[in-house]
Amino acid sequence: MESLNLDRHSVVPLYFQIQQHLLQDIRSGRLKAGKPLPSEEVISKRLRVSRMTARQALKSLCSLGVAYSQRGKGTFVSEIKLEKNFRQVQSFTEEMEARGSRPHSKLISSEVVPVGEEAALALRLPPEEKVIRIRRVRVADALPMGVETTCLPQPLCPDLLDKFDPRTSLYRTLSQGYGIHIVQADEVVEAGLANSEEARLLGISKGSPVFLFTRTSYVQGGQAVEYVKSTFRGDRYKITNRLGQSGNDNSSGGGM
Amino acid sequence: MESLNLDRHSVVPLYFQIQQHLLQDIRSGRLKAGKPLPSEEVISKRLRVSRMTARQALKSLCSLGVAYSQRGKGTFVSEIKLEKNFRQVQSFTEEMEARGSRPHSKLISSEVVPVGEEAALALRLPPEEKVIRIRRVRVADALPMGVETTCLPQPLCPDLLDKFDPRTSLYRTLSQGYGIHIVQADEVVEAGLANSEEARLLGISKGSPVFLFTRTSYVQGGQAVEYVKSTFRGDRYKITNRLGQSGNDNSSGGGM
DNA sequence: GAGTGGTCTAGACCACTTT
DNA sequence: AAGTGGTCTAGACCACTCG
Repeated sequence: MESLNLDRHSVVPLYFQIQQHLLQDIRSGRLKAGKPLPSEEVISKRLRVSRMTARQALKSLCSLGVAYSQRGKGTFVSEIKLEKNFRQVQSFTEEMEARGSRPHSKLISSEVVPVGEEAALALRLPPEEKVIRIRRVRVADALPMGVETTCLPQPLCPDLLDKFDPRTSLYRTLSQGYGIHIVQADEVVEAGLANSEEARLLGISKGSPVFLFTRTSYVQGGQAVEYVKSTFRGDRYKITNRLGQSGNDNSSGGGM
Repeated sequence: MESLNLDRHSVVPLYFQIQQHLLQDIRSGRLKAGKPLPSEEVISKRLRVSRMTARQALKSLCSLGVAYSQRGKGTFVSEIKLEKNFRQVQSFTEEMEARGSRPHSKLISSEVVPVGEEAALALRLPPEEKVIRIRRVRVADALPMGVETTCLPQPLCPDLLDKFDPRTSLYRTLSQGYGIHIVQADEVVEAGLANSEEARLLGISKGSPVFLFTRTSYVQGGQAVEYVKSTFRGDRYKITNRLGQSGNDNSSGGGM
């Protein structure tokens, strides 16, 4: 903390530089769970930033879930470790890599088809529009985890099926090949039962418990670019979530 | 918005009064999904508050998940209707009331029992400790939604079973009767099948899809005070979640 | 009383989007 | 060019916690 040199002309906001530095102190164990972080006042004076900026750095740590504030007492390092995040947009590939698993995928089908009613609504496309539909079995460490059907508006990435190796990360291809960066998504989770096809593909019995995910993903600016329905094994998949206190301001994050 | 009279001497923060007023406009439909909220500038001038205060009101709506901001464009009403929040610590009662449903509960059993292995681990109790165990069927608008088993360390609230009406909110009793304010929780969600007892209590068939929730709740400071396992109907319960990009600042929330 | 976070002000400059 | 949100400053008063 004493050794932090802020770059006042960087495009990186000051509060973010401070947040990152504190995060490193926490990860490295220099700041231990339950111990107080430097107060707003201290950060403000030591780094010669306004108190509001120091405050923003601390609050951003609170919304990450790695710290919590107590009025009149201070801001403390959170007891719980999880930094992985049910709140972060992540592809299956990113998620599994973050957990230390080796992800890959088996292609079931990939084709250009008319957008269905459901996907048209989610993607806000006219009903005559075409979408690229990719169905894959998602695999982690050689174990089948789920079946996923992705729909993308065809005009957005017309030659995707030529460029994309379906065993790899779709999000990476979209980002690197088309400049499409997914920054937000809405996800609905339901509990259901595997149908015969899903059971066969996943190597489980028909009627086994599964999670049903429905996700609509957006780029900066709010345009919907992806509609995904997936079925994941209930015996191999868990969602974990960190809940924070009530709702005027920040909150925190969990993982799986 | 024009008619809003701020009480500048209230203990209720200005930004919170503004937030509540905007929330009403959204709920009532005066502000529709996808439409812009008043800008920071406009709120600031119209209500004669500083821009930072107007901004805080808008950002608090974003972290509730009912709005989202776009740099250079504005702040818009979120498409998602449900304001309830998968990120907020909320009791079943609070959750249902926020959705406009009438919650109540049917008591199955309440007793003082030795803490089990699982709960001992979660609550960090020695294995010989006793816990108060309360089993209830959770009901919303006369429809059974789930079965819930709550364990609380007995020393924390020794006379709870005398004081607590199990048809009401446990969180409110803990807060008002014992000064126990739950501010954080870790929750695990799994997909499963109803067993015979659950099926009977919930009026569904054995083997129907259900959500299994396991929650450990904490007070300020990190002490675990509650361990809950619950089974909720897959046909009546959904989780919705808004995922944001990585983690500098605020994010938003979904519901069910 | 000293230290802390919570709220608030009245400005400022910037990057971005739209017209 | 005008409007928007994102960041930042340098103050201020308050309520709360703790010694």
